[in-house]
Amino acid sequence: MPRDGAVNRERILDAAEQLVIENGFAATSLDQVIKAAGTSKGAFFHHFDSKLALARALTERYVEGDLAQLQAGLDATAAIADPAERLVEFVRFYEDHGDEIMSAQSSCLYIAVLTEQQLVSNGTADLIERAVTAWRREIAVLVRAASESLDLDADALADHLFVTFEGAFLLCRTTGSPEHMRVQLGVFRRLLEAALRLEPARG
Amino acid sequence: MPRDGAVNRERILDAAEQLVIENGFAATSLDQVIKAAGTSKGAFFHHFDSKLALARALTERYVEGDLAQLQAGLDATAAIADPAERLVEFVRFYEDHGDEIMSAQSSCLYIAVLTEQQLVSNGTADLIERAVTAWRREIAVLVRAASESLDLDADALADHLFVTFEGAFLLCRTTGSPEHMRVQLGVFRRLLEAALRLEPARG
DNA sequence: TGGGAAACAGACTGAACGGTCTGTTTGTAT
DNA sequence: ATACAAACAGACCGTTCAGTCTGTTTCCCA
Repeated sequence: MPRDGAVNRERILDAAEQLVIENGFAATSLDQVIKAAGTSKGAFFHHFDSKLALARALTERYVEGDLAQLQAGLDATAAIADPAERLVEFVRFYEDHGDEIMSAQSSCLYIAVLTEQQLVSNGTADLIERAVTAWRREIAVLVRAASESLDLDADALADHLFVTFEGAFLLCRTTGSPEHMRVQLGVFRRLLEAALRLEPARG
Repeated sequence: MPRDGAVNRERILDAAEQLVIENGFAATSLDQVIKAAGTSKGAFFHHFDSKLALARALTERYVEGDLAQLQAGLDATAAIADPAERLVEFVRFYEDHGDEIMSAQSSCLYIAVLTEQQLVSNGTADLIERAVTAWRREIAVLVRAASESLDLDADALADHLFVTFEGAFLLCRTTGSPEHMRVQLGVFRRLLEAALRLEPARG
């Protein structure tokens, strides 16, 4: 086997991810990606069949990181015995990381992908759906444990974290202020606390 | 004065809005827009200086409609005396319209615009910011009237409606199911009700 | 009724795009 | 040492893009 191509492949993905999140997929040319990655057209098409294949690979890798974030939140709160408290602290985990999330990326790759129908119908959106489903499944478990009589569908409430994430990303882009991520996650957490505290005969 | 060009201009905007919301701005070519609008290149560049100018005009018109929606919600709840109840019913107004919002458009133009840095830095995002600010200002008034001692920043809570709207649009695109809009607005409304009911010494 | 400007039509242009092709380098197994 | 395939470089190609240019139609007003 010749030199390790995986290194260059990752460099291409790194450059592409940043450019796509910043400018969108269609607005990012392969020449831009190649230049930013410091490589060549030959190298690019050795690793990816087409530009659409790049989008797929990009999203696959991003989903992996996203699911790792989900696991990180679950792990960080695994020791909390009270289910309602764990759910709140789970949300607070991301609230506490809100500022560093926004300093690491100015937006979310999902938004760039979902914006373009060619990517949605291409199957790239299916990868995102699997990530959303994983978040929903795990959080719904926490919700059901926290309250059996909540006046809210557990799945819908679970989805609201994704909704808050993505909505906050867009709000940050709109105003140019990254603090909305932390603030909006905080809004969700406090609303959640109020709903849980209303539960009959708790504590 | 010759024939009324405003009609054709609107047709171009209609076609462009649909295509841009569906496919993104950079992924939409002028030839597509022209064909969908049933007009010509000459007509297009008679009405718009450039493709970026189209984005600006598109966003301007969309913001107008957005602000009309804001006003519709305010008007529909203007007669409700109790401030907390009015705030809740204000959110429910959009919840009730969730399904028709999603049948009229598969996503939001704001998302397509905010995805591309060329549009954000171009000043088009400023138009969106003005819309967001208007929503925030009006809703914050309702929030402050509804509760003077809420454990939440009124502006941040007001922003959460925009966050829920945009996040729900993306969730709908991810799963292909339009009902998330109504459902997520419902989640926000119920969480809001819980937070308001917790307020000390209310009814 | 004819002059003029707004409103349009569509062929055309140069640049940029995604993708291909030919050739070279690199590491490894024999 | 050599054979060989993976890894890469970059010139090249056909197409599509945003934008231009020339000419025609429409309608009001004098």
